[in-house]
Amino acid sequence: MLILLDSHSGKPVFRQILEQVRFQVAGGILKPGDELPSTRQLAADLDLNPMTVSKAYAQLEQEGVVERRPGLSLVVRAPRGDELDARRREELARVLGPAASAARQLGLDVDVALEVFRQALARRGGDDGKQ
Amino acid sequence: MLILLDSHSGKPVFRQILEQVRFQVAGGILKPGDELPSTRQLAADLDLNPMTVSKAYAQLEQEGVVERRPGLSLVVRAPRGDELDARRREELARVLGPAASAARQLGLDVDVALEVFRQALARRGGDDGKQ
DNA sequence: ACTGGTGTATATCTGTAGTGATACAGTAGT
DNA sequence: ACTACTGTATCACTACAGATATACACCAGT
Repeated sequence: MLILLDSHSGKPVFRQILEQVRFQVAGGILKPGDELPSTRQLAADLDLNPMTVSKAYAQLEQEGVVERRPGLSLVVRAPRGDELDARRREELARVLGPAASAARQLGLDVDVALEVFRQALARRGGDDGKQ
Repeated sequence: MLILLDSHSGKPVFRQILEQVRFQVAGGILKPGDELPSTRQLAADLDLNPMTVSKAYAQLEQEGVVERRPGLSLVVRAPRGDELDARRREELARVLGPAASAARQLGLDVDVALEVFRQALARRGGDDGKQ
């Protein structure tokens, strides 16, 4: 599993892990049944304290993205059917929420906002979603 | 001018002021030419330190929502035609860029993405983008 | 010049989110 | 039982954002 930490992104590390795993699962990069590295393993790789990883993992489990097997490491949970698509929407909505409230505060019309988003979707660019 | 502070909303006070003024201007409750109360005045009303208000006002001025007259208090700025609207779109596009690439990476259809955004716009709530 | 307004630069205090060190508990394999 | 893993509860540390206290500079009216 590949996790890239951007140390000067301002985002807390555990959240970066959280989001990247969530995103990779939603996007199909991590498939149901795939194992996640142990907390200590990932912590060592990223040069972090295991607790930091543990907190991210704990929340992932709580969200149902990942499942705990008895004595073993975490595995990506198999979503049933439409659940995967729902999760993708959810993931997108998460990123879109701030934009929506920004649009409201700017007093922009719904149609205008949608049009701006349509253009953004059409525009192909290297921005990978991390501010 | 009416500002309501929600002390247990978790949002910092200066941001609440900022957003409410921005919103009232965008929504036409505050019209171009309207005066804002002085920093000390508003601070007294809300039982705050003037500096807190000052910081909100400073950012409002920087955003061009409000204008400083020589020796007097702040007044709501008259938007110059489409220039302001263009700036708003630009601002929104900036926030929307990452979301667009996220949608692409998640493999979501353009129509689905737009629908998700429409829902986000409809959903009323104080999410201001700080997770 | 004096008084009562205005705004804010600077430095300081404080609450808290994020991180880490430590120690404890469980499981698998030998 | 022992070893080598696993995860995490608890507490302590740190850094930073937000709020404040203080002090200064400006302007208008008398």
